[in-house]
Amino acid sequence: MRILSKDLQQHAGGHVLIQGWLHKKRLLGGLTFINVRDRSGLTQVVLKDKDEVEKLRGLQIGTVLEVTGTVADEPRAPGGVELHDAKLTVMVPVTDEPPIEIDKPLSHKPENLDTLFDNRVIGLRNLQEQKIFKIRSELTRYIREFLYQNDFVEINTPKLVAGNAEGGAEVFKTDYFGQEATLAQSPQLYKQIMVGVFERVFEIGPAFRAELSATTRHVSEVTMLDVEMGFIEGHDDVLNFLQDMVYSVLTRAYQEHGEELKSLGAPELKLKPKFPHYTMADIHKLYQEKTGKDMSKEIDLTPEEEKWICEYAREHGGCEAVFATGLPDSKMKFYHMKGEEGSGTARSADLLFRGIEISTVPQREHRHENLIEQMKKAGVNPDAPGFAHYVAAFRHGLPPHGGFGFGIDRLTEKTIGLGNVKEAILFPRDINRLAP
RNA sequence: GGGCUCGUAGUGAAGAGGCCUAUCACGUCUCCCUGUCACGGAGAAGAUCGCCGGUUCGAAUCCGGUCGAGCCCGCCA
Repeated sequence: MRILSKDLQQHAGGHVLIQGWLHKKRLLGGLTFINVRDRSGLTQVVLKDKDEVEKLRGLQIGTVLEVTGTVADEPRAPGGVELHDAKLTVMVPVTDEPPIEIDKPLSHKPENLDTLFDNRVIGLRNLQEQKIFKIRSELTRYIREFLYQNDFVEINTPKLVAGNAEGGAEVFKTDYFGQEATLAQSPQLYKQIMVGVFERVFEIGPAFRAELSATTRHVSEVTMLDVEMGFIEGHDDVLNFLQDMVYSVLTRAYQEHGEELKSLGAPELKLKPKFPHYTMADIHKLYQEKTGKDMSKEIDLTPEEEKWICEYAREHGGCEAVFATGLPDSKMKFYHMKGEEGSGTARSADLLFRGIEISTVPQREHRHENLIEQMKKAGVNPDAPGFAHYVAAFRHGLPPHGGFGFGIDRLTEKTIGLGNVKEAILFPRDINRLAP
């Protein structure tokens, strides 16, 4: 029976079989150390028999091995145990040299990211790269657990959708048996429809954006967490819920994976259970006071202001996550709910973390008449194929509700302290990368 | 779409008119090495300096074009 490297200690003194990839060879003459990588980590194998070492001649890192041997307690070995009197069987020989190193950290300098992604298939075997995606997996697990505990149902909605009549954001168009279809930019309409079924729903899935953006924070295929909850009393319910989720997920990540985060260069986490709220106007004003730059004519926050306000909140409030509230209604989507009459704002906020927007958190317009009016105002035809069914859900009764879209890629990037969202994606898609 | 920057062995870097027959580290190959864990030592192979053209006695180095990449801005259910 196969034993994993993490369980080796329990078999001290016993004869075991392990399987994995050749990760590293160190030949010291009469003594050879090899590291075998399996899903749980590395095992150090000691070879003294020349014939066993000779089996590896010409074989490269990545060779798939089966090793039998005796588990020995050895304080000099990493992890305290190693395999002695080992016999090797080569399961899959590899003679090609790896195109990129797998036993030393890879360069994540911006100008080297292209090489990193070109060689992704092999480079992901690098333990440092693996760590990034294990943490990402944990973050999504914590999110799921938090949502399940709060009575949410996980859903899956179509990613191939009818060509929509709304202008604005760029979508990918594709042929659907002769009809024009688009790749979904968001599960927005479907998750609202599902509030009428389960009250509380969420989805973690891809969203496709055809924007010609070339920045460290954009990709054309993103993984979004979409949450929607019914019977809210007001916009604050949604903000507080998101705040509690983020607080829980991040503090747990730092508790359970502090060592890995530190080794990846993640900054120390500074978070308060209650995130500070700043209105757009506050941020423009504070920013102008400190830097002298007037951004008050901007409809939205500039990327520079997003960075700045997070640093400001970190220094003054000890919290790296902030809500930017009072978003202007001129930027509002048709399904958002307007703020107080005459305020000029929408019931929507952005959650910023470590300098970047990771979520937009609006209350929805749930009243059928108002929704139709807002759709028409935005130039959206409520009878178009992409919208008619959506509107029907409202006609048949949706309670007050709100939710958020939340970037999993950006959360992972910022939690670890990476410099580019693509580093937090296994196989990123951008304006000029469609492979691997 | 606009602006700025960068393309040198498989990988990461140095060289900024002649000292380049291009340097270093990792990796690869050969040999030595019994406690390595970024092992160590000796040696070897591997690059028409992204591509095309120009300037010059002479170009990796300067200029133009082209292809590729990066960063910022704009855009961003």
